[in-house]
Amino acid sequence: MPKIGMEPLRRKALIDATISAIGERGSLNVTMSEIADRAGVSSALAHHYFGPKEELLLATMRHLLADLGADTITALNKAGTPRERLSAIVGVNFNAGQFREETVHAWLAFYVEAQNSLSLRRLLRIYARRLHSNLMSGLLPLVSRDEAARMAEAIAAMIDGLYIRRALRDGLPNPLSAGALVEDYIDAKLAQVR
Amino acid sequence: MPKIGMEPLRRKALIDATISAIGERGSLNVTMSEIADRAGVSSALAHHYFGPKEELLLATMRHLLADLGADTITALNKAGTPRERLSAIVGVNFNAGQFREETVHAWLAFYVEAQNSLSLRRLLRIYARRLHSNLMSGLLPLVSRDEAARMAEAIAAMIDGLYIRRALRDGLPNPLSAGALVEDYIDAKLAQVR
DNA sequence: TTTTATTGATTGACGAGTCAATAAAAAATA
DNA sequence: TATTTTTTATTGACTCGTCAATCAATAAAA
Repeated sequence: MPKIGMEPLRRKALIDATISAIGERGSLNVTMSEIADRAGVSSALAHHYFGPKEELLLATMRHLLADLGADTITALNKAGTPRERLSAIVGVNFNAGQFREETVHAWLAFYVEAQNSLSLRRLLRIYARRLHSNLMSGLLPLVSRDEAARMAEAIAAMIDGLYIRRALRDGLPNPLSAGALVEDYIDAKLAQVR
Repeated sequence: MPKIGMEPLRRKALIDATISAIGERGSLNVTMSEIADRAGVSSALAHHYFGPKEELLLATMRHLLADLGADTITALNKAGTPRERLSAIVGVNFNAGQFREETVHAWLAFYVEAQNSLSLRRLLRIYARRLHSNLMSGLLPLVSRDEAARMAEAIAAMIDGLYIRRALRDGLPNPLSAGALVEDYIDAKLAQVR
């Protein structure tokens, strides 16, 4: 009963299934069969559309990255002042969509896998650079170039760290709001530098 | 040519080999044979001393944790003031021994694996709690309880984030000194709160 | 002779990737 | 319009490799 034009649907379903499978297992240790099952197709079909497993993982990572990018653009467009730009960036990273447990797990898993995969590392580099330059666009009007670079690095690290901690949530006493912590850092620094 | 009393030596060698193998691969995707090879023994011997693979990984994690704990105690003993305690804690996490690339890779890999392993998760929780309480011991004399909790959480997140970024070092423009970023945060907050 | 150290060989499971076969839609041809 | 052909969708069955874990066998020390 093959219906025509299934390819885009299947690709999307497989990528979604990949995210949810990784989110549940908590690591990239998911089999093609498991992913295919979740998408309601055979593993052979997954290979048919994506070839080797790494291609599917890459496509999934690209999807995550594109989502984050789109959210960021939307948020930045609503921001007027530089300070608002900073809040917009922080907000995007901790909004309900991005900070979902399965998404967070997927990011973390990809970070580790990037150690073995050049293409994955490249993708993450793009993300890191984009975040950095977005942060700089908000910071440069407010502080010196040196200070901006330092703050951008610190904010990025804090975001990554909060993602990790979210993934391991049960180790943390009181789950203070993650975004507020970053905002608090920004305020403290801006007050200090004047 | 069996010499007696090899057990402790072999255990140590296998744990060291595990750290270096994970550090090189960048993930827990290392085989028992690979680890055993590095330790100069057969994989059968590794199983003989540690049983299933997870036991070896747990022992390795415990070793890392014990190292960090010992370093922390030493550093804290040299610290007089609360502010010095904070610097001591930060310093330990970024000193040459702990911030070695292979160690950082191992930590990151274990974080991900913790998603699948209850015992591993338990170990990481111990680490998180210890870090938190150490930070609080430095912060409480300086700021309110609420503020201390917030700062402890932020500092811990920053440390975790800087570890991630160190593991993916090639994505980052200028590798500012990681410890200095955390110190800078602490200074800014203490200045703000007065 | 019992205990400790050690390994080569083997087993068994699991999982990625391939392939030939099936079937329906679409296009081409008669 | 009726048919043949090509393209797209789909899977079950199979291959091949890898790897954790076991075990029986060997040998030296106690």
